[in-house]
Amino acid sequence: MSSTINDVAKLAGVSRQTVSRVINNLPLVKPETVLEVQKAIALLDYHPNAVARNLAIKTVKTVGLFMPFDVEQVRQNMFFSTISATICHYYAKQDFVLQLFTSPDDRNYSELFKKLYREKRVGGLILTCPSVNNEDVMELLAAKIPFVIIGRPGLELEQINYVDVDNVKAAYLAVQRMLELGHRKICLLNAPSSMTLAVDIRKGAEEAYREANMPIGNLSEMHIDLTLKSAYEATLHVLSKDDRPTAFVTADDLIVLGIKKATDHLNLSIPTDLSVISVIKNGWADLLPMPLTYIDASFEDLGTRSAQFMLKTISEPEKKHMMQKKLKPELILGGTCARVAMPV
Amino acid sequence: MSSTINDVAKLAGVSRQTVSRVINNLPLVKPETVLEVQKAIALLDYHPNAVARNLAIKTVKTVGLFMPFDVEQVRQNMFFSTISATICHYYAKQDFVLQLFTSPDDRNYSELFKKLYREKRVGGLILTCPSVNNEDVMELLAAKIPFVIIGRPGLELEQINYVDVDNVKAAYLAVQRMLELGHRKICLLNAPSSMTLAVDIRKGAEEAYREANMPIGNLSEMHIDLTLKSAYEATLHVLSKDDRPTAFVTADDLIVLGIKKATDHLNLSIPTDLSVISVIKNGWADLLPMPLTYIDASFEDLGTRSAQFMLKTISEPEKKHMMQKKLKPELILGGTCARVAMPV
DNA sequence: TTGTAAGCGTTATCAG
DNA sequence: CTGATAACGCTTACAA
Repeated sequence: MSSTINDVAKLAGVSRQTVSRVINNLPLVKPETVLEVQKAIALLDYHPNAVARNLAIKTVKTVGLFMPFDVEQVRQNMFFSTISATICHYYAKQDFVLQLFTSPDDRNYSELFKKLYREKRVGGLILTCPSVNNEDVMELLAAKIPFVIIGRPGLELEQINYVDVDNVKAAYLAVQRMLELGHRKICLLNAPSSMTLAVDIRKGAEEAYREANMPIGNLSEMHIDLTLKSAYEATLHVLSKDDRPTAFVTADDLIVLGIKKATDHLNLSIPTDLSVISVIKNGWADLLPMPLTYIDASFEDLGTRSAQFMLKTISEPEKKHMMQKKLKPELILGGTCARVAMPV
Repeated sequence: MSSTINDVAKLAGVSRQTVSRVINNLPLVKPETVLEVQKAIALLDYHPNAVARNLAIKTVKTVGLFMPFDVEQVRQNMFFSTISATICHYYAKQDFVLQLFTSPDDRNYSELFKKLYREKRVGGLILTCPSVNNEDVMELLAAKIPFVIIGRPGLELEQINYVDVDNVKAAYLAVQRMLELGHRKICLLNAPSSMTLAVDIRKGAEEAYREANMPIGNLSEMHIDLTLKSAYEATLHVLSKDDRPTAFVTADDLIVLGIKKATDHLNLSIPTDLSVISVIKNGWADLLPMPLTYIDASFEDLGTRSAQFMLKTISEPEKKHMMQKKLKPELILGGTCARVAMPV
């Protein structure tokens, strides 16, 4: 058996309360006593039992990260890796810890979350969209479970905490750039319509058209799965039409790979025949032969901020913590965009 | 505050021991009493406190998954996602839980592991190669910390538990196939030499040459980072030589993408001018225009088996659990291999 | 500055 | 079958 606080106390010739004070760096302990205790701790190779501590302080320094995970949805994986690794790194310095959860077979998420929280397995949750729907969120709120969403929640309530990239702005920047370059017929290869991301991208694109006083009828849109295959097929379909668009704005850089595959097949070239900007860059773009023009936002920030928020929320439950943050994205010029050949 | 076992006991009019029996499905409880207790549990929305339980049973049903993580090493990410998601899925059905750890800044892994275990934050560890070196492993063994390695450990000791793909066999299959197709000059685009994977691939390749009675001098090898860039550069370098190989055997399918990029650049085509087989398929191959010929092994199995092993080890600490498993890989024919144009 | 006593919410032991 | 009573290892009053 490993040694306990009692063993240390006995060896150091003090009470266990004094040992507790020392390991928690509380003041009011005579320096000599501290040394004595530390010596005993080192001698016994004592490590405070986190389980017992959690029971005593009635706090669980564990954050659950929930991500809907489907091996086929490769884009998610990139996001998944980045977010989880970032949170891990952040918590490594604190004594918090990350627990991973992916979609169970049944979809009753809020029940699962409530169970985890009630059983004191997690002190709070970081949820990624679209792992939760509005009812789940309402249930979590009702159950007073601390949580934060990465992404924009479907509901606009001030009690709902989240961090997201300002995707409206991102799409606005992308489309604005295309319009500046003389493109008029722009096609949005957008995320599945169930995602708030898709709604935001549409909104930003429309804003850009409106601001430029362009007829919004020229803006076309397709909702596709975030997979190479559906991007490829969608591109072939769109480009086979008579009045094909001269520019694509995509929800993800994996889609750009699909577009590239399609243009290669059709003997078209980027950016000469077709301009492309991606609203999100997940890492796929490195596989392109040319640098991608895209809208940059820090996913690391998403992870760090959510991790920090949960840490504060759990550590200081008496305070009301709030966060409704939209990170500002930025246009990064690459080589997949060009002035339109013949402006309409 | 949420309700405790005492509240349930009081409401059901029994002792808390009886409640404990009911929630743990122990026999020797009168059916009527069970019903009474269950009613109380439902009424109070009672959830047993896992922290208190762990303290009482002195067992931590938490497994730490440690992966060295570097955003640049993209290959790892694919592996990372697959393994962690698989383990999560497996544990979701049990009441075990996965805690994620990625490389901290300092490299003193065994210290970290010992701390986590002593502090009862984890009941055991799943380690992925090459997150640990031989000294770390010896320290874990000495400290009697339950752990299992995904990958082949550098040391051959029967106390060290692991699951791995039989990469010797995998490389053997790949090279054997190339030899059958008439290739003689084969180049191994191998993993970094620090990885046991690299050693195994080399070994399997040599076995295939030996068995075919081919001069091993025709087998060349390069150790490269598992990144697109280094694969691209290595390929350009290898193909610029006078007696260029007619076939590549790679440690990963991301490397194949690098080869493809290089052959595109050199106006060579796969498989006409160059045959390629990958010893590992992580998911990148979907981005190729043709199906990849590769050696298949189930990463899901790696995750499930290690998860299961740790579960048993933690749940039944009295027994000695052992696992030294090498999964058998299999050749999957795709379109990146052809009979050599002019056999030497 | 230090020690004592009383929890935290379970499970284990042993008697009934 | 059921119920006291004592752990489990730590923290938090409160007392000295």
